[in-house]
Amino acid sequence: MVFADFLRGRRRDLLSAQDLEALEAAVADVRNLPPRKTFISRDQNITMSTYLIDGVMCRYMDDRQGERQLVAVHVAGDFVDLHGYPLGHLDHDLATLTACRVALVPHVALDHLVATRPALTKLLWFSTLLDAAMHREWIFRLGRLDAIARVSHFFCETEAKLRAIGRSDGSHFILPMTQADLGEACGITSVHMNRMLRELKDRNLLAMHRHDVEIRDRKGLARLGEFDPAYLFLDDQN
Amino acid sequence: MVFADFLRGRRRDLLSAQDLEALEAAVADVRNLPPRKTFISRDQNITMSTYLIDGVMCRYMDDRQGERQLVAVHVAGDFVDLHGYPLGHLDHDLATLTACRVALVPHVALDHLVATRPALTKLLWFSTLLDAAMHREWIFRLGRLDAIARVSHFFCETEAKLRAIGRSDGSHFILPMTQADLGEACGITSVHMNRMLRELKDRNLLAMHRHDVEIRDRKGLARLGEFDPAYLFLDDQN
DNA sequence: CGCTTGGTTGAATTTTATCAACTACGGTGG
DNA sequence: CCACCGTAGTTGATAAAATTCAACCAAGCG
Repeated sequence: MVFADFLRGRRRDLLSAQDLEALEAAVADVRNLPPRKTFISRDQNITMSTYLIDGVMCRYMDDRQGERQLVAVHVAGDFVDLHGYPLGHLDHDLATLTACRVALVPHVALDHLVATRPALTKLLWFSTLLDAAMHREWIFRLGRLDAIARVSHFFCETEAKLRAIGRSDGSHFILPMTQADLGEACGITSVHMNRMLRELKDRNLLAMHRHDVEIRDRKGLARLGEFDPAYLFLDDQN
Repeated sequence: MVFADFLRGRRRDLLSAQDLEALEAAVADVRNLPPRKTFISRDQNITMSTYLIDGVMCRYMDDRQGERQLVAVHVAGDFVDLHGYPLGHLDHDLATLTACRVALVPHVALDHLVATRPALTKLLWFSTLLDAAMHREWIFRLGRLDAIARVSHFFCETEAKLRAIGRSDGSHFILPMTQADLGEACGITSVHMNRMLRELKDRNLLAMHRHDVEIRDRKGLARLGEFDPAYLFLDDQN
């Protein structure tokens, strides 16, 4: 069962048993990837899409000096580059953060699904638009929030996503990102990220040791980060 | 002919005559909207999607103090909130900048198209993912570029989009946005936007009077803004 | 043990926001 | 026709936020 976490916590009930079966049948290959490895580069032609079974991946773009800007962080259950199917190629790079297990689905198989399974098609489309909704929230975060609020917002989002797939109990989770990675996600330097993390700890909102994140005050963190999970389209989850 | 500019400059040839006809038949209503009016608010349930026939619209989110962050600017030919079809509701507001002419397409009609026209479905999906690609570029812009580069990048993007639909000749176009609007798009204050526009003029890159934009050095502007139009998925256009 | 990576700290500098005036200009009403 | 008004744009001074640079510490690994 490859797609166990697909849309988990998000309209999973709309995925009929037959559609799920068809989706499983579309998988051409399952692969294990090493950590910190770029799996797909921008502009390379792609004929398959990558579904993340387990692990953490990210998508990023480089500026002229080679500095990264993360545009998305992906966890188990994410159809990471399904958007490459209608687009034909990616406009960014895709890399692993941890060791990952991924399933590859050929675009020709997706063509078949689109031609025969409208309900599934709409759900696949939906899943790509979830990413777009998160993109918008990242724009908001970078455009309107200061550093401390950006970091708070990022952790709130990440916690909510992990909780939806059972990888967070609401106050504790593993996030395999360095402070430099976090800075690349939030548009600040790693030095400043370090100071912001300390401030969050001082304010008793959040503490991170290595890759262990402890949310000490979720309400307070959400207030500071102006976080409202509506854009994640989760089934309920307060 | 409502969809004359749809996908213009971008795989328009993949849209068959029959599919186009079916799309035209799906339009339930055509409306004229006044300028500077919020047309759809976040969280309101929507049953139709909005295609922009002519005019300029924007999508935005408010922070807690009510300050706006634009997340997209739309021009003729954009299926502005097609993503609301799979999502069910919007996570942001949609407003006009100028007076606009829009076509409304009921989601039930889209359901019918998805069930019967796979090629059209894929193109509609594609068009929503173009927006996602632009979102990513906006994330990059806000996360990695300083103010002057952000502004340059924004103008490069806008010029390229307008050129694709014949609203720019490469050096001159109309952009009905105030300096405050531009600031809300680029994540800077209107005061700072004013200074950046002056600097662009001083550097002989771009001059804007009222809503008249004159690109004086497109190459230079693109270099400064680290702009590469690949993410716009245009047919050619250097 | 020494090396590398990630994290921490302080000081100086740069960038951008904020605040407060003030100007230019296109309507509108008298 | 002109005075007035509101919006958009402009400018300078000051303050706040974040970067940069340079050093140093700590842990994990060969």
